[in-house]
Amino acid sequence: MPFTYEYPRAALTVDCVVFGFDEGALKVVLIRRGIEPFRNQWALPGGFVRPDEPLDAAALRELREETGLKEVYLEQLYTFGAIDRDPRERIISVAYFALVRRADHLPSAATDAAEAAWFEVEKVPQLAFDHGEILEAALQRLRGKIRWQPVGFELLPKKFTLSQIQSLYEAILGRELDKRNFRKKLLALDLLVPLEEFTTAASKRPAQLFHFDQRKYQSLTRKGFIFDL
Amino acid sequence: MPFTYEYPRAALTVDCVVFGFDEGALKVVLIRRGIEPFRNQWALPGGFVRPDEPLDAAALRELREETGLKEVYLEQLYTFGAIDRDPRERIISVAYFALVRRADHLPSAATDAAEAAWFEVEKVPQLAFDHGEILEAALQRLRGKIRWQPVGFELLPKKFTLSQIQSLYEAILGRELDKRNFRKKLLALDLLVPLEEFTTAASKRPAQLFHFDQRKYQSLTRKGFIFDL
DNA sequence: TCAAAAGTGTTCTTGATACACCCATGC
DNA sequence: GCATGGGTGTATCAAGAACACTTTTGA
Repeated sequence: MPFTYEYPRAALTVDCVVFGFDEGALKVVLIRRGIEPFRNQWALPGGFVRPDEPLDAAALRELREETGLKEVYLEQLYTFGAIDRDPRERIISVAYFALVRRADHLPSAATDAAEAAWFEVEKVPQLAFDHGEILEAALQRLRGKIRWQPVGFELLPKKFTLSQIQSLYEAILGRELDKRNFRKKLLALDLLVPLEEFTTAASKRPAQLFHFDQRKYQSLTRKGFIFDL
Repeated sequence: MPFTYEYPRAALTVDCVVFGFDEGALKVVLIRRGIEPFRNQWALPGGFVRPDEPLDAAALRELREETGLKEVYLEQLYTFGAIDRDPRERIISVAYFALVRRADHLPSAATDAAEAAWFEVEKVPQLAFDHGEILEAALQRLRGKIRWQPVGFELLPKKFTLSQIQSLYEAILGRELDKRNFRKKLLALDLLVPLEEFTTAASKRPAQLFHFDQRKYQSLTRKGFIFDL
């Protein structure tokens, strides 16, 4: 590995797949591109990494600039580097996978994104670049992940009902789950704290609210506990 | 995302964590660096990605150049981009995770690697750059992965005994497994084909040889089957 | 004949699945 | 009083865990 590095260097970007959950459906943030290439097409939020900026920080910055979102769960997904994935020149993209609460809070477009919006994952249009492939990879990651790590809670309000979380799991896994079995298993983990609060809602019986005990989960994790739903 | 990209660009490398299995121990390939920085220290094989080269191809090429290894199972692991991970300048590294058969076949050093050798993962010395962290990530990936995907077979000869694969799982998972239960579960998958061949070995009872039925596995996978050990 | 690893079944315990009715509320 | 979603327990079945002795070979 001599340090005489004579090649032209590839440009480096980050792209974010931001998931949200609202009205019983899993959603993803897309931006409509304001510039060429793929002008006016929908794409994932993202942009160039600055030379003095950690990758994660770049992802968070782009998210905030393009959609106004912050306070997200963020994790690196995969790096896409096919030589012709960008028609202009070679661009390497480190893709991130993000989860936010309150998908109802509509993202606001900014900078070079003309518009930002939530789409149901089942209904995303054709995407720019290889972003369709990136989204697919993120979905697979999410589906695999919610069973072994308590990331689903990142998509719900801090206080949620058991029905909400079940509906979340059903939307992500794409199949119905048995209500009694789901609750039994979830409560047996002993990681949900029932609050002294109930939903006060529309024309039906109030539901118990819970929150997820992150501290307890982390302490159990250190002892080798593995979340499994 | 304006295309006026005014920043200096980070350099891009690939680094490979190559696992092998031999004498009941999980091993990893390290090279002794021939140049600064970290001259004479042990590091992961790797090097710069060429501008017209896919990332996977770069990983394979570096592996071959630095260690002579080919015919490996290769998969992208994670991208490391801390701003000071290389003392010279900012370098982004896409780390790969590789599995090879016959860890007894000693890798041969070449190009700018002064020397290449297998180390037991339990006994690796201090590594250059952030390669210790990369190795740790690869180990976690491997441990998680062998339970849900039949990658363990990539570390064994094409023909192997049940004891060999059990010893492999024990080495990777770091705990002993019950012989009868392990065999029962493994054979119940119906993916191992018993050969009409036995080990002809040192002072003990000959053992049945098997091979893994890759074709059958792939066909089952398409039907939704999930390997689980 | 001894040492060393190969090979082989059953019992018990645990977790997964399937399944149906009453409750509290707002309209 | 009715429509809507909230809440609860048991019986069956499948998979995981625990466990010890006999066989084959080469030295």
